[in-house]
Amino acid sequence: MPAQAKVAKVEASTSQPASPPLTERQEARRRRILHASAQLASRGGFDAVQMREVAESSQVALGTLYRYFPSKIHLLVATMQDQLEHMHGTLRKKPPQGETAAERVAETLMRAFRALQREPHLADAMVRALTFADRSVSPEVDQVSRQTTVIILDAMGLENPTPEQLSAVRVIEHTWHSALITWLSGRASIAQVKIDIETVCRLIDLTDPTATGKPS
Amino acid sequence: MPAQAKVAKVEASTSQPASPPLTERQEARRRRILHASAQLASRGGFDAVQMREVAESSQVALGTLYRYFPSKIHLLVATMQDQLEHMHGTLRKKPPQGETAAERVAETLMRAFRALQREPHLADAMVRALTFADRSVSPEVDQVSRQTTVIILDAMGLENPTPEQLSAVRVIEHTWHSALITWLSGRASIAQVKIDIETVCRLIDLTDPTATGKPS
DNA sequence: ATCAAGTCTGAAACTTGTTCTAGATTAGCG
DNA sequence: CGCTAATCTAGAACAAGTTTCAGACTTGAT
Repeated sequence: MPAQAKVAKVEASTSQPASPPLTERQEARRRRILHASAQLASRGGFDAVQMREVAESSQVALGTLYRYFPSKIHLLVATMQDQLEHMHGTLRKKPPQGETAAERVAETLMRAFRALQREPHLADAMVRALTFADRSVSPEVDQVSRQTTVIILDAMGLENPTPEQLSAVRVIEHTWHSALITWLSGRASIAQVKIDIETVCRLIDLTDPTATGKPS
Repeated sequence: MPAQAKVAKVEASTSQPASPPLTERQEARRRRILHASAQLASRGGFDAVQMREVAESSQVALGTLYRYFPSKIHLLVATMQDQLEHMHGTLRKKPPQGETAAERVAETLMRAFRALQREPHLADAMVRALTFADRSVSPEVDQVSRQTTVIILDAMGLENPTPEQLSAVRVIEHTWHSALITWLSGRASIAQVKIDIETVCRLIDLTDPTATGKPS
């Protein structure tokens, strides 16, 4: 186990309030916890992430784990934030090829989807936590949502989205989450998820102010 | 998860396999349970639906409760089925007024949304259960999904939807569920939910084979 | 180096979903 | 009616998330 965290100071690359700055050892603990969480999740999904096991795996007392992440849901949402950052970096490297914004967004989401397919259990744990989260986790869930929005807007290649476009993006995110859930719970095939994503992405063209009603 | 009793599954008015027919007392027990579930949920949402309390409220032993509904999630999803049937009946009575299919669907969903607003805690419990459900609840969740589809197709006034239209309907359902969640967890306003629903409903016009690209 | 405040640890306790058991009731049938 | 299998009941027991607590360890400032 690589238990080495060098950790520059500073908080995550994305804007975060960051309450009290963490010491180096604390940052290391935090990383160990997130790593253990992702690892256990990869093995057996949501249920396999047991707080006692996470604590043991990351060599931290149970109470400490709860000091860092006030609930299992918080922990998994944080794990998702972590993975999303990763993915955003990866996606940035090879921008999508599509002609239209709709195609590029669909391509990006399908790429993300394929990444999730490689670790379906991990995906299960993260997505279930995300949708199960109650108000007490709103800030964290919102952060995930913002990050997703950024990824989609990136794929669209937009600087100044109109309110209409933002609504379309929200709808795309809704579809993305919900389609993921139906796939994870075995109620929809991969092909169906693909179709749904492509379908919803058509909304983008519909709200594109530069194109004047392009018939399909 | 092991163990499955050969329990009863009831036949809702809508098509269902329905294992063994229930006796009258059993049917009554089942109703008491669902009633208690909805009542507790209305009070305090998902967390307030505690299996021991449901059992007590419905005058049934805990073991019996589990024989009827193999988990809390099953119970809440069944509660949702129940409420949905109710709502479908109500909606049928006053069909939506809109000119276009998109308008009628949006109107119908907003009407449903307002009904949920009247019992936000109940909505919370049902929707959280629905999205948290794992594979073991797939049949039941699927049933809810089918029922929702029927409601939407009803509003569209369609007999023979094309595959494209079915996909649009699925996307609308995705948006509906997910928007509901963001509202329930306080991350989106009612106004925003309305906008998102109206936005996604535009997909319907986009897939309407009888209209040839009506610009808004 | 020292002290106060804040953190971390290990362990036990508490909560609520779920399972199990032994005995009472009920339903269907001859 | 009387029997047998299925169902129901009360209650204990178990599992995993969460809380709590006393004591050991770190940290930051003096």
